[in-house]
Amino acid sequence: MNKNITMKDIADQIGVSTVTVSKALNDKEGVSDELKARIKAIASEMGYRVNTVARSMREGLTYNIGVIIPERFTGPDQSFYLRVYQEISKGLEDYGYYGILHILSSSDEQAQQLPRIYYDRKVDGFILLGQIGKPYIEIMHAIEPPILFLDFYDDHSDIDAVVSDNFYGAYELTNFLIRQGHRNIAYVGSLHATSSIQDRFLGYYKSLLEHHIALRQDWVINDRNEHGNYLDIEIPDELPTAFVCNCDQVAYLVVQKLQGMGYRIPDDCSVVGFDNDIYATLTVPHLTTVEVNMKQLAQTSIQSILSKISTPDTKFGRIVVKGKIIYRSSVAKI
Amino acid sequence: MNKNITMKDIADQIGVSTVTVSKALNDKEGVSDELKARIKAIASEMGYRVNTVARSMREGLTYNIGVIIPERFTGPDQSFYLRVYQEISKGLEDYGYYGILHILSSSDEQAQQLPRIYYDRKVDGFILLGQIGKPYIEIMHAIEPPILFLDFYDDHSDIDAVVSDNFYGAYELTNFLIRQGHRNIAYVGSLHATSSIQDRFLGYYKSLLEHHIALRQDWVINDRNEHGNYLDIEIPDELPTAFVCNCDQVAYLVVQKLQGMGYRIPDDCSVVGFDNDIYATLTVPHLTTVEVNMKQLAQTSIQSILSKISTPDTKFGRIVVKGKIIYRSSVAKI
DNA sequence: CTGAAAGCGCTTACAG
DNA sequence: CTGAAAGCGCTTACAG
Repeated sequence: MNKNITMKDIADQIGVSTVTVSKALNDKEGVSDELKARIKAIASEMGYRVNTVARSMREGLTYNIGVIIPERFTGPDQSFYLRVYQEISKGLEDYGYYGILHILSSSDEQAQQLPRIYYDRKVDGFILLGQIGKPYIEIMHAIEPPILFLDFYDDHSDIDAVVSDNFYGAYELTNFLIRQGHRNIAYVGSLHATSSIQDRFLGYYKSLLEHHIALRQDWVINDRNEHGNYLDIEIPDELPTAFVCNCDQVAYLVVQKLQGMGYRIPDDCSVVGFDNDIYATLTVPHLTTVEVNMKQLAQTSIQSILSKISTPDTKFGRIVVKGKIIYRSSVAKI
Repeated sequence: MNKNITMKDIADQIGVSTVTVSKALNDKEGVSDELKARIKAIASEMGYRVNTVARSMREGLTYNIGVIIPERFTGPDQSFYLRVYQEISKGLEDYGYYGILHILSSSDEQAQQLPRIYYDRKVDGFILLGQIGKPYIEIMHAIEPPILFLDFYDDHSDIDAVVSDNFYGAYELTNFLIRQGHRNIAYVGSLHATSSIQDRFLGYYKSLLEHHIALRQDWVINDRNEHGNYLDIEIPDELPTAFVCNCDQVAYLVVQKLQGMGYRIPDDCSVVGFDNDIYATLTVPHLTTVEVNMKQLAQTSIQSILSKISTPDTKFGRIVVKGKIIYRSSVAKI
């Protein structure tokens, strides 16, 4: 079926020039409506498909966006970022763009090796999905194509970022616990691991402050080491009545741990998560959590990176996408 | 940093022609070693990056592969295909290729609407990941770029396919159950839903036949409707001693259901799954299952589609990738 | 070993 | 309203 029909073939067929065909097919001015219609009809009849490569060369744009995800966020039990990528990829199509995924291996990250899509000039811009090492940020910052951080940020550089509202999400979730009568509330998450964990912690802390509840360092519990690998979570000797976990997966682990120790959730202890991912409903009882608006995260990123491509000096700073609390049965009123 | 350095810039810098630069950078014959080294040094110094778009236009290749996944396989609790895509995408880079993901919406599938990457000539070939409707297969079959089915096949068309060894996997798993003393073994999976479910069923059936165990129709249990949506699984009145489930997620549901009815797994009833995905270890007890060799599935697909691109009439037929049984604690000896 | 010429398929700026 | 010319950056086939 229709091997390699070009504008020239259509032009020859009707006896016009390729210029006219190009104008007609792209709805540009300067072709009579009648001729335009005829060209379009013939094009479709001949099974014409644009050669976007030729267009790309002419315009100096690839119509591709590179989406970079550090390998450590793509383990068998973490599909959130892959899903975000999926949304981005789907959303980009509406703009005639495509998303090319690059999983950044830990060794490349260490060695500050830029992805092949960069050296191949395969993309017009990059979305970095997930916290990445500082040195790597620096080299990405130095390259020419525009870049955007997604789901994290770094204050020492002036790169635009799209993040979900970790701070207010955790703040409101903690407020909710307090309204349910809790005052002994722990936070689970290693504060130096990612900016998300840090911001969620600060939201939790703000809620405590507003309610004049003292922060207890022994109730701020590490969940992962500096490589991002999960630790065995240590339940404090003096049990709080509620745990604010920095993500659903960790909430799932906390619930398992507590149940293993004989506690009933939420009767003996309440647990909340963050993300509303698969772990929220795998946990029994299902978790009260914060739903990140993934579609909007994707849409906002797409619009930001595309406008940075079309208008190189565009700056957005940090764009925050709101989440919402999903109420389920992991919290008891006391 | 280095905006748009071209071969011409390098050529001008040294005072040679672009032809020589091209030959040097691509390690082609016809440049003295000395000059080649000098050109490479200058290129790297100037921060030269190839313009693959120009190369693509010249060669008529995009160096992209389209990976199409039907939307219904990408729900929040199904990440298997996304992971396969990730493997493919990673593996393609070693060949200078990239994978462009296209999620085929159910409406496009219905309307037999080909993906935009097709009309945009964005890819040199397609990998169809996951069972797709017959009419859609027909239209994909009719297009010019080579296509490959991954993880399913269709015998009425002559399209190459890479599949995991569903038949022998289920066969060996059932043999194992029988060796553990089971003779009352049910199969869970809707036989007309996908070729995988069908083949796994036939492997199970072959094992029964070999052991002279009669197939009981009431022990072949539906798990999904014709749209692929999960049904509430009906546990038969007369309980078998073991369930062979067509995938881990369904095994997880079966275990939940049985436990909800008061049965202990594996003491009262054994359950096995297939895939060794996240559900295998989320299920308590962890599932004995068949691990699909995802990396090899990806590698084989990559090699197949690339050789179909370079040698258009290459045919492979159906390539089967072996799996292996993972023994865990969901099976009891009786 | 080195380079001038042609061409991949498109689009833009300009001329008629 | 229509088209001839130029050019995007590369590579191949050919000539020297």
